Amino acid sequence: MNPYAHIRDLPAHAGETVELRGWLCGRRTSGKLIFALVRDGTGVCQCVVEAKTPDAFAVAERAPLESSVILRGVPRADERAPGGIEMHVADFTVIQGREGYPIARKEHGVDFLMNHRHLWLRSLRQTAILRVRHTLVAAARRFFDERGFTLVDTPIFQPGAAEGAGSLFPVEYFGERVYLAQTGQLYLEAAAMALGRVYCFGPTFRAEKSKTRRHLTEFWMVEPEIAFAELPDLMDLAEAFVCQLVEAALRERRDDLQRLGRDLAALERVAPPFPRITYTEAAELLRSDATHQRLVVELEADRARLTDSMRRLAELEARRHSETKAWRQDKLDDEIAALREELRELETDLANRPAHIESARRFQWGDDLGGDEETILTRQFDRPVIVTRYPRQCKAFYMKPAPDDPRVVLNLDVLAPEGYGEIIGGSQREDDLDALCARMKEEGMDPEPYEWYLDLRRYGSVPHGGFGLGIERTVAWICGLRHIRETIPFPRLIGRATP
RNA sequence: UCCGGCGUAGCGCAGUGGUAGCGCAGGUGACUGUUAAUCACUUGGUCGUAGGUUCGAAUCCUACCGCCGGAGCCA
Repeated sequence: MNPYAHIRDLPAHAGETVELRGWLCGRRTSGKLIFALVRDGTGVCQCVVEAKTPDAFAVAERAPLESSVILRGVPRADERAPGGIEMHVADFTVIQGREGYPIARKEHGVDFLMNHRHLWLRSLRQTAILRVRHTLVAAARRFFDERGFTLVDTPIFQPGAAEGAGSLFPVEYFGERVYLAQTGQLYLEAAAMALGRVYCFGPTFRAEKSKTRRHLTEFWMVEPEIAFAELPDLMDLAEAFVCQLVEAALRERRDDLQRLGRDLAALERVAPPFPRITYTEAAELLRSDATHQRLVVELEADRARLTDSMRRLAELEARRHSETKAWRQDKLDDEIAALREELRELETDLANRPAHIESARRFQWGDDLGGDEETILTRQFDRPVIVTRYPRQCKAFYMKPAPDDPRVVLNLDVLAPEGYGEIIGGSQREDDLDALCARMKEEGMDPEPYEWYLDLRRYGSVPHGGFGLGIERTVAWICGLRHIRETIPFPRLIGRATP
């Protein structure tokens, strides 16, 4: 018999005596009553300890926050309890705990929280994100497993660069120099020629010195690769894949998404068909007068919003100044802080916008789509958009040029809505040996380390392709997070590799 | 690498040249239904570091360090 109950299952045990194991995450006292909040990973339960059980009362009164505890008692439905059910405690035992738990219920700064990431993970918000991440990872694997894909693990130590060499982490490997993987793709192509439909799912590393809310130096990518697949097949697969991820999150993690304040209606709109445009169409859209007009109007509207917010801030500050009651001052301080934060963001955004608008209007065919262009594009649609056929000079050597227009390659990017940017990048691969060699020569690449890769075009080459989806950007989008650092348990960012 | 912002108690912040402050957390006490409980009292400071200006610097200047955001680059 298992004598312990999980908080999630308490309603089924109402009226019975059960034992809970968990951590004390909050406490309110009221004379001869203690309300202890206990979490166990499945939920949070309010536990009531009364003075008429003096032993339990004495322990509950002194137990430091975040002590590990074992409680025996009777769960009872009670509408006064958060969650509708509470434990009436008979025994309260502390396994271990001490004073000084660093994270309080009030807000903390980013740096402090990042330094305490190992403890920050315990918070309701972080556990909600971790569960969504888990659901997306599981759904991604299920998606490919159900479609006959075989999981093939690709190496982390790799001899050379698949893409830009400036972004690799070098590692000393018994006197040789190797690099941490930034994609498993080349190896996956080899596996696709063996198994037909394959995917890999692992960490990837980029040494770019990007210090933004969208970048990690270590992130997880799921990459399918399919023999005999051509660009339209890849678009269909990517569309179905993204839809299944969103559906899984909505079905299995609705509560967590709500706790995170996610606008669920925006996610419900994610359904096929996704708009599909070519790079050339995207470039025309960016340069068009209509787009320019719209952006200018939006900018003016947001400027008005800024002035408005500044007026409101001044008003609040004046009220704060003349306010005499401490608790009202406190309330006003909170409002002022929130407004200041909002203003700071809006100001940065507005400061960048004229440059964005200008760069959109002056966008030249052949330029790569940067973050700003992506944002402007995705604002025109209410669901992810698929952009295909980029100029070949923007893209990697292994992408296959379009037979009907050799200036462009048969690639696809999927851009998430609401400003979250690229979540999928992929392409049909060059399957012709001579064309591939010519392209590598053009790029000034040494073919020697790639001989094994070229073998794939020598012995039974077929049209094939695949794509990669960045898990963290997907988690950020689906959870509606401002910053990618919360999407992974222990983020690795430029300038931070601890804890 | 460049641009901007920030650095004041354990945490979050106010303080624009004249005695170092507020809230939370911690401590003591009151309270039998709290929801970030409330109330009273209370502990806690090398104002990032170094130099400079000044009768006097948290406040002004210079350099450096750290953090945040953005650009470039990228998923």
